[in-house]
Amino acid sequence: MKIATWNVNSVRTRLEQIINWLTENYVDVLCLQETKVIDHDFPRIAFESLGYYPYISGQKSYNGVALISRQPLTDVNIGFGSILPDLASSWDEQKRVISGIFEGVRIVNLYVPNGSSIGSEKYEYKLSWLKILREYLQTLLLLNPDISLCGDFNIALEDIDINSQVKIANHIMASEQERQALKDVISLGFADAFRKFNSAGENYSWWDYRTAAFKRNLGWRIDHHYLTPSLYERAQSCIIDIEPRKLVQPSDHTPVIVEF
Amino acid sequence: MKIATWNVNSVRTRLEQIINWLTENYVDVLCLQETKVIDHDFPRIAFESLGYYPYISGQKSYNGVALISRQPLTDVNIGFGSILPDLASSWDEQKRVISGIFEGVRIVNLYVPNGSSIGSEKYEYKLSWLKILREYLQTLLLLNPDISLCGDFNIALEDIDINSQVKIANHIMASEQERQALKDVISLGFADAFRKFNSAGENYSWWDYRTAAFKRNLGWRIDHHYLTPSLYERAQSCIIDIEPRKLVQPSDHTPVIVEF
DNA sequence: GCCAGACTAG
DNA sequence: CTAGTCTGGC
Repeated sequence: MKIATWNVNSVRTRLEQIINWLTENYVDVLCLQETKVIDHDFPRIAFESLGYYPYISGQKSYNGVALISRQPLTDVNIGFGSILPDLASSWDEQKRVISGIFEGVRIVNLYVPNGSSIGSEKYEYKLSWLKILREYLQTLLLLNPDISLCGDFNIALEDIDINSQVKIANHIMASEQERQALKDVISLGFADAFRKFNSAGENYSWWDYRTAAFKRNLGWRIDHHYLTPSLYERAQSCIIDIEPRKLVQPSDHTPVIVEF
Repeated sequence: MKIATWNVNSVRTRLEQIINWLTENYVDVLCLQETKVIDHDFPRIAFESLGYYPYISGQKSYNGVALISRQPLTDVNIGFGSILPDLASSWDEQKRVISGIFEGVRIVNLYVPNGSSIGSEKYEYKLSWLKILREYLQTLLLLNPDISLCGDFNIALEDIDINSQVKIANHIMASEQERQALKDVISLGFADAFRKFNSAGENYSWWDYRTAAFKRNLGWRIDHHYLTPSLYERAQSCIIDIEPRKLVQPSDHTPVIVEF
């Protein structure tokens, strides 16, 4: 099974690139983040014409996630609330979570809040959001031990995941609190698929649009696949495809593909 | 002497097209309207690199005029107030007037208010503005009999200057009051350079972005060169260059060039 | 209806 | 730097 995660920074602006990529790169499920469009305006037909089944959760302007699947998914749920019914509904105002089962494996697709700057209101929201995420996954694990968790985490877990130009100390996406919050999540039983195959630095999935960061390879590895034990065992590869980042008018992120 | 007038609808958005046009079309002075940029952010160097001297009067978002000259201009003045010192300074809040002397000829570059719709507050402003303009030119004529007056007048003087699809009766840019106000201005001693050489209809300088107006040649001739008698006598040509309107992401106006 | 700039977010 | 929306002009 092949699963890709890609923050596309607007599914409508990037549609042609996404469709081209899908025709050249067979995957079972493509997990999109930052679709930036309400469900009514999501370009479903473009994906359906290719034989994919889209499952979407979007909003105006910001956030938005989608699962584009080769086969119909079962048990699709949107947001935290469907799994954590006692949760305040405000946690699902931002469309950041979608999930479904493909051939017995629960695919979870996330767009973790960016957090803006350390100590800000958005930073506190990010930390709280990650706590809810832990509860959400804990509950899902009770129902299914095989979870493939992916998305834009907006966190680089280790210093090696960040280009050396960055003053890491107290940088958003690299703070101790953020890393600990993410470690608390993966400690439920997940492992980073990319690091099964590659222990080297200078492997990034996101490059800031500013200051020609891509050309200078000043990136961050913040888009991840986390797998539960048996999936991790089965995993055959996890690669970052930097080609889409080279196109004109690219997303600032590039796809990461896991196969197990 | 060759003078061009061009409402560029943002000098920054159109910069490449303007520079290309200038390299392919030698003019002594290029008169720009709707530069839509404060003086600090005006792209002077692009013009200076081509050997031109820019004289500018701009504001944030709206209006803005500029003279781009092959030679340094003398006696440059901006707004009505420099010539009509008793005038309320509020008349120069909108940046619509710039003028300077090139080889003894005073070049006046205008962006006449559009007027929105007949009877509106903006319509009254347009009519009042044209009255001030008359005073302004009357004063300038005392100092120099040779004036080349051009710009976006937002008025079609005759029915022949308007495509036949338009219901002219009481249309903004074609009302009797607007036409009379402009006639009161040119009666100071100006004549329409374009009509010295061309009495035909279907010659337009502006086509609405909407409804594929350019493709169907549903335009208006609202960008003019008006010349005082001796310049009018000397005038050798006045042509509308529709080529820039054919480009991708064009201005809705196209240059009009007079030579005398 | 089509376009431009300001603003906000990343 | 690059999205989206909003506003305003024509």
